[in-house]
Amino acid sequence: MAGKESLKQKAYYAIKEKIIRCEYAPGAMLNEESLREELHVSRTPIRDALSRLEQEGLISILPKKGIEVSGLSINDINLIFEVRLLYEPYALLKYGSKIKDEVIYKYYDTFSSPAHTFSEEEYYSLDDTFHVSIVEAIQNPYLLKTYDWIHNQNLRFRVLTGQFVDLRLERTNQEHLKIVTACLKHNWELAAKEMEAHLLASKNATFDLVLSNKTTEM
Amino acid sequence: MAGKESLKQKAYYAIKEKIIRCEYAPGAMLNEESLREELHVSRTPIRDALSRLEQEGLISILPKKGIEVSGLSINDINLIFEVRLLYEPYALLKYGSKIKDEVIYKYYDTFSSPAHTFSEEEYYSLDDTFHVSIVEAIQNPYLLKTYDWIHNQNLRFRVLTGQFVDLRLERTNQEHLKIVTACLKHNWELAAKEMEAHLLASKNATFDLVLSNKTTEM
DNA sequence: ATTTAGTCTGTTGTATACAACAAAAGCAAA
DNA sequence: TTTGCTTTTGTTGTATACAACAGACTAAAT
Repeated sequence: MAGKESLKQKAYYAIKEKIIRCEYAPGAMLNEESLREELHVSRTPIRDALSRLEQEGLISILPKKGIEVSGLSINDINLIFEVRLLYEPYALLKYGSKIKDEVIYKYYDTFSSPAHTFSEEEYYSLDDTFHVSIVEAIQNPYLLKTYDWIHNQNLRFRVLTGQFVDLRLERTNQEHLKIVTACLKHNWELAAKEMEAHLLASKNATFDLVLSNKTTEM
Repeated sequence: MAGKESLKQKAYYAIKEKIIRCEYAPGAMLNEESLREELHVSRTPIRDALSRLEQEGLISILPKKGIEVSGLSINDINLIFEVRLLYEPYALLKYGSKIKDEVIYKYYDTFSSPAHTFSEEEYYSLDDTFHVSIVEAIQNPYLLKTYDWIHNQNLRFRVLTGQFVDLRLERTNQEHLKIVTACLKHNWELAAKEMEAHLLASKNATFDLVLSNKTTEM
């Protein structure tokens, strides 16, 4: 992390990181003063960062009251997966041919191995970059920005439900392999269809995880 | 406009309005000092507003250089209509039944009359609220926020190309009527299809307008 | 015990002074 | 004329003091 970036950027990333890691829990109240002490900067860059985070829906600034870390409800799962179900099959269908073959081959190799070849942390990271690299093929900044937000929300859910409890890893891996195989054949309609099935299964799994998890008071 | 809203909100809406009306032209450079004088407030609310506008893609803050009003290029038309083509048919297909019948009837009445019943300004306003009310049926804040941005960009194009030169009004009106008629029959697949056709025609018309307009140096 | 007026405390909103830096302008030397 | 250095100017970044306000708390009156 170069010392080049401005304090407002540092503050932004620091606070965002803590929200995503649920160090600042959903629903928690913050205030500028405590953040100022924690990050050792003045209020100005803090306020810049908070303004940006509010735009992204991670916090709500309540005048004269404080700063509320946005809650996560069951319905947010619906909202997140609605966006994913709209974007990701579309990306494959319309922009699949823009994805470089070497990238596809890389993921084919990866998902050909059993999921337990990787640590769960590694696999989540692979999962992320796989989906992101598909959506990035769209190259539409409006759509990408929205996707980035829901990506953050998805991460919060993952942390909140306990990151390492997904028993679906091998299944997920198979679904990934189906998608990539269709991509290799440049059969984008099939790829989009497999993606849709994968997302629906993933959505249901997320629901199950959240509902079975007592730590999440919503 | 109540005096209740904070200065940062007033600054945000004031600057946004001027950007959309191209009073601050695409590509123009601004600075905090001139905005401060123009709005008669200090830099703090100005900076809050600018931070928000940067998030929405209307400006770029260039450190130590100034504030650049985002340009509008031909490609932005593609980006805007890509989002509209993705969202609006989807809204009808999946959430058409959530639109209240009385709203549909209202638009049926409106679009049954010839477009020249209204002033062009009035018709643009009707057009806007028609499309917005369809997308709002989705009730997904992530998608709605994205739609709001591209809506602003669309308005800038309209202003830039000369607001009152659309010769397609009667055609547009007929396309609107086709969409609403399908809605009345609760035939959402047809409505989505008509919407797609309408958006494609509208996109082409926008292209023609921009390309034929000498005032837009891009 | 209950209400009510008033004070106090904590919070964000706002204004402004100063710092840091980049780019332009000026100027001298080759 | 060109080149390279120095100075100046203009801009946003940062820190901080003060204002405004909402809500909690206290204490007195009924």
